[in-house]
Amino acid sequence: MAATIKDVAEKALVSSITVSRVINGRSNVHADTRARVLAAIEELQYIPNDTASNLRSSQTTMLALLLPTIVDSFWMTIARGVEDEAEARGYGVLLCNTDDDTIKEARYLESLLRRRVAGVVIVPTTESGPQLQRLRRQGLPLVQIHRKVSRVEADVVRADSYGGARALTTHLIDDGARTIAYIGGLLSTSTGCDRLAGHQDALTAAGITVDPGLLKLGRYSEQTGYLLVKELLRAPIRLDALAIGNSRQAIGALHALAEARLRVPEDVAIAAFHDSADLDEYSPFMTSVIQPAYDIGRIGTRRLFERIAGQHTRFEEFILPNRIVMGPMRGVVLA
Amino acid sequence: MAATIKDVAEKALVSSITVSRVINGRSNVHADTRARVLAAIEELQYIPNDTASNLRSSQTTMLALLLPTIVDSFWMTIARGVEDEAEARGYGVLLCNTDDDTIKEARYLESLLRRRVAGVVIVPTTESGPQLQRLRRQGLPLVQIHRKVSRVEADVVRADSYGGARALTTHLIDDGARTIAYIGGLLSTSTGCDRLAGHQDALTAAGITVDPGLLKLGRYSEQTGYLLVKELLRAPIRLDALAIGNSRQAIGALHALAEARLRVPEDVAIAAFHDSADLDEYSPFMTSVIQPAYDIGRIGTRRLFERIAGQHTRFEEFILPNRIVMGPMRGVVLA
DNA sequence: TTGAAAGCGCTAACAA
DNA sequence: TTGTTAGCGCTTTCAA
Repeated sequence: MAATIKDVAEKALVSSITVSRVINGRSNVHADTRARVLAAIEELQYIPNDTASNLRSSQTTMLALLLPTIVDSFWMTIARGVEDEAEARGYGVLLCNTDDDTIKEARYLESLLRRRVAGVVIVPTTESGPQLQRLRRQGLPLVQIHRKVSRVEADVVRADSYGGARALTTHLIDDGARTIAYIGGLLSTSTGCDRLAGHQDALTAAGITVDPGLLKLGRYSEQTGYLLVKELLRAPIRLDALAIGNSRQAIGALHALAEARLRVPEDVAIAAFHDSADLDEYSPFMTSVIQPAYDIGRIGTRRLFERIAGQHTRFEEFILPNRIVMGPMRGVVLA
Repeated sequence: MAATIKDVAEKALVSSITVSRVINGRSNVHADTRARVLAAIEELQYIPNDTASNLRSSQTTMLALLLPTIVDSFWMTIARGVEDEAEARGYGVLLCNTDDDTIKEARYLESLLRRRVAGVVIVPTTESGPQLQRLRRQGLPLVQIHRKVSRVEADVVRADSYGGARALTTHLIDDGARTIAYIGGLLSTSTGCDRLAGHQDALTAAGITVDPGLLKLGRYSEQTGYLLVKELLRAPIRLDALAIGNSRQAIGALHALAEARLRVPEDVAIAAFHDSADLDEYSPFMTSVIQPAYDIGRIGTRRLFERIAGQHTRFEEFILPNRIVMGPMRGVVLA
């Protein structure tokens, strides 16, 4: 049987609470006493039992991170930010891959509640609202990252989707494009809304009328990007450029353009959000919005710790700036 | 205050142990009683406390996964395998990013012992031996994946490094190469040893003498690959081909060749282990060994669960086959 | 099928 | 600076 705090206490001729104080290092313990306790711990190969201390103190040192997928450098860069921040504070991170499936997510959230995790960092799915409200009712600290569902009492840390999209389209306009189609996510996601708005405002600001026929929305998948561009190309329009709200859609779009023998950027210029390394090999041909993935994770987690510590009262939204990487310019820009 | 099992018991007019039996569904409970308990749970919004049940039953439903890095599709594909298997059984996965740093790894292992995780899936670092032996002494079930350190009581699940390396070099020989250099990992890692052996045996089997001057070993990094190839190119040898034991080294090697204005595969053919998506964009130019990352994670975790359940007595090593993707052939192969 | 009693290993609260 | 007492919320053990 493994040694307990009581065994250590007996060997060191002190009470268990003194051993506890030595282990947790919070209270003052006489140097001699401490030395005796440490010796006993060493001799008995004692390993404190966190499950017991968690129960007694009704708190754990575990966070949960819920992500839509894990085999993807964008999400894993976020995870790395979360992990670094948690590890620095001695917290563990439970990795939960939701597959963007509300059922799977709900199953996870239920188990996290039972596990009494200290807090949750989540990229919510579209229908997460009720589940997240339930967590809040149980008093579980929560931070939404990258995406958000409204009416949930939680801080939000995310990239500037609106600004990024606006910059992309503005760049295309500066490059001489006038007929600019937009491929993006559905309006049921917060990123989908923000990016579309950024695109439209860029057009309006440049005095270009928004043509609803040039706005194509769908799931964030390669196939969707492919199909939406196919659809666009069937219309009798001469497209100057494509603004794309997501990496996977961009890859599909590039394939559709290649099939139509349209060159990038000579025939059609492209500007896209870059949220997956899969887009890397195509990047040289386009202007990209690189989102601050690591900081989203790191800052989100830092905020979560502040919540756990009971700081702050108002829930806030932190919008982090993107980095724009210019692609090749097609036209000549007059300064 | 959150409701406890006792509150539920009172409301349902039963004892707490009956509530426990309903929750865990292991023992027989009369249908009427069950219904009353369920109603009380619903009414009180009762959420079982896993920390309490863990303490009492001295077992948790948590696994730990220790990985050398997480922003990388190879490791994350392994993680996905682990996660899928664990989730299916209601277990959580603690994600531990060791950065291949023994100190950080040791810190993690210590915390996992305290947390009383049910088992550990680990990609060990070179110096993990003593730490892992300590875990075993505490009776913690352990599975090593991808790499192994010897003299640790643990199953091992890994790809066939030897066979993969042998296939790579054999392919180069079949393609007409005779002067084949090898770039690979240090012999302090198990993969480094196995891959070098596979390369050498392929040469020997083809009647080619192993030239020690053509074997260059170093860290699994882009820079190392670059420097080792630079070194090779300084020698007055006409190189036919390069067998490379690691993706990052391969990327560095490609850069060195490009600098020397050597074309791939026309001037120098390349065959490499593919263990990172970063190599993707170069893959069309070379023959690659694709390792069964998902299955390494999945099968490793399955084996861990069998250990946790107390099955098996002997520790075994499972060697999974790779998939070889042929690159362009340089010479003409006569059947 | 159900329950009573005990206790898992630790720490909060209070006391000295 | 150190100790005593009690109890966190559950499940084991034994009994009916």
